[in-house]
Amino acid sequence: MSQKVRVRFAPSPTGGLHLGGVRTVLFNYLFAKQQGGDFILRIEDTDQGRFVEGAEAYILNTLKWCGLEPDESPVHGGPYAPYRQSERKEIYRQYAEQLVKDGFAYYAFDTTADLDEMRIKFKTQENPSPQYNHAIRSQMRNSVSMDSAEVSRLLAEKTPYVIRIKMPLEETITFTDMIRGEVSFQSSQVDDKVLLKADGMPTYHLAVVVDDYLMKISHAFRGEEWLPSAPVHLLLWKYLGWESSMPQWAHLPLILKPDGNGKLSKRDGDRLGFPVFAMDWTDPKTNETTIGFKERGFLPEAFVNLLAMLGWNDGTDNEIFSLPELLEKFSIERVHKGGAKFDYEKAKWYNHEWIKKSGVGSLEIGVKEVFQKAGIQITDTELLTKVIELVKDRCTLLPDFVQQGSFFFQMPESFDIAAIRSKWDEKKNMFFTELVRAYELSTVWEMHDLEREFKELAAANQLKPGDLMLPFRIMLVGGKFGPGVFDIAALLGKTETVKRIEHTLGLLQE
RNA sequence: GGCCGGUUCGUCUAUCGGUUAGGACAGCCCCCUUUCACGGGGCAAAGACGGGUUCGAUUCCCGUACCGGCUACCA
Repeated sequence: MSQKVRVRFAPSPTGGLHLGGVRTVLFNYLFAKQQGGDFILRIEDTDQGRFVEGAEAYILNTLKWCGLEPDESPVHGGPYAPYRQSERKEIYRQYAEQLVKDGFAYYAFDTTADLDEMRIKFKTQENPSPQYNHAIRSQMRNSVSMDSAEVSRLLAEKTPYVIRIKMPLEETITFTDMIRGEVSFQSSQVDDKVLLKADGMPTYHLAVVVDDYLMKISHAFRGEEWLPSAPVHLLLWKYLGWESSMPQWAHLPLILKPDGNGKLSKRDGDRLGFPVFAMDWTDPKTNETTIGFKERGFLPEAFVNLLAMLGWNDGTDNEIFSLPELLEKFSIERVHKGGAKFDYEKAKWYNHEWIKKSGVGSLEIGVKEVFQKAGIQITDTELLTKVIELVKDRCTLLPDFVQQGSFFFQMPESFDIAAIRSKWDEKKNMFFTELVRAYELSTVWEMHDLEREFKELAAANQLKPGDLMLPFRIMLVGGKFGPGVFDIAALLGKTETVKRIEHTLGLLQE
């Protein structure tokens, strides 16, 4: 029986697509593609019954940026459409009803107030959060505790109800997780989870099982936080009579807060000053925008790389992997069991490595964008190419290119005159005046010649080149940064170099 | 509280019972560079604890501790 590998990711857009989500997609994708299978994107596009505007496009855009395009999705379509949960609503009810009919689930008419009351009533020191389970269901208003006439009457009166799974009393539920090995649960410890809500929408528990079955999913990867509800899903596969086609499970380790403990959340990013979303995410409810890795100036290659290393490695010292390399090297067996704390410094290191590694061509678009955002229009593409080549090794994030290279495209907005004024004297003034004259006479405008002329002239004036470098740098770029001074002068060209020396000489006269 | 999962330098991790426990990030020092970086070299830094099994345990088993997840008509 060789069934085609089909893995799926079914994000909820409630909180944007964060690191953990994209990593799940990445591992799904790698596994599927390695097996020659398909990666399916299904979208839980509802937030407690409400459609989340823009969420779908956002998720698709993110995956596109990362290079992880699905084979089937709400926009790509596919043989098992629709791929949007809100459009599949009608499908779920029949299965929930079937479960009731077969005695594996029941109607529950309890109101929110009833549930609150129950939780207060049964709350004890030893049991701070009582569950709606085998012990309690007989005391609640449901089709197990009430006689059938009463149930029929309530149903006929259109009393709101939910459908809950009826967990068996004493049963050991065991399954093999691809990452963790054998995991087992006692059914008595699991509560009667709601499968179908009063508004007719399924909960994740029902939807994921029904959809995975209908879409012929062969492998299901999700975060470790789902492990406790695995027994519910396992039982559902069994009760629905689909046990033989149940997917293989893999529960991925969590991505944790860098400081303290706990799952990484959006709040941590805000608090510690780093992104947790792949791309800018605007919360539709609060209209607040949270910055993404893309907008912070990360390369998608670096982002994918760092995500892959958060929970996996190939057993060697290699830490830099491109998507094609990951496709070749990735193995689910080497995915870690334990959660990993996210380290933003290390994340930036990956980006730096990728900027250094990337060719000028692949950097060009991103760099241009970053300049544009800073209000600098690039018209001279040839110059841009040279600038990127010259400064890329010193850029960690894309916006660093602005700091490192904006002065090639426009006159610096300010000159740090204060840094040189205290040591400025007539001799230096003379030197630079002569330098202008010498440079104007230059026939070749090349880095080494410029440096040689500069040093010869310094010697002639009995000045140490070291004392002249900083002033020269500030004249050209405005401050104490940028590549080698003569590299800058060479690239700037004769006219501009001379112009800037004369301009600052003027400023120093004031 | 219960259930489930996890535990190697500060952080991410390597190790398929025998290693001076390796690498990377961060930190510190030196070199290179007459800026800042890049680069090169170096230092410091780890097997939670207690029992087994074994000639030998970081590695296998049990217990404890600690951390995390779940415990919603959220996913």
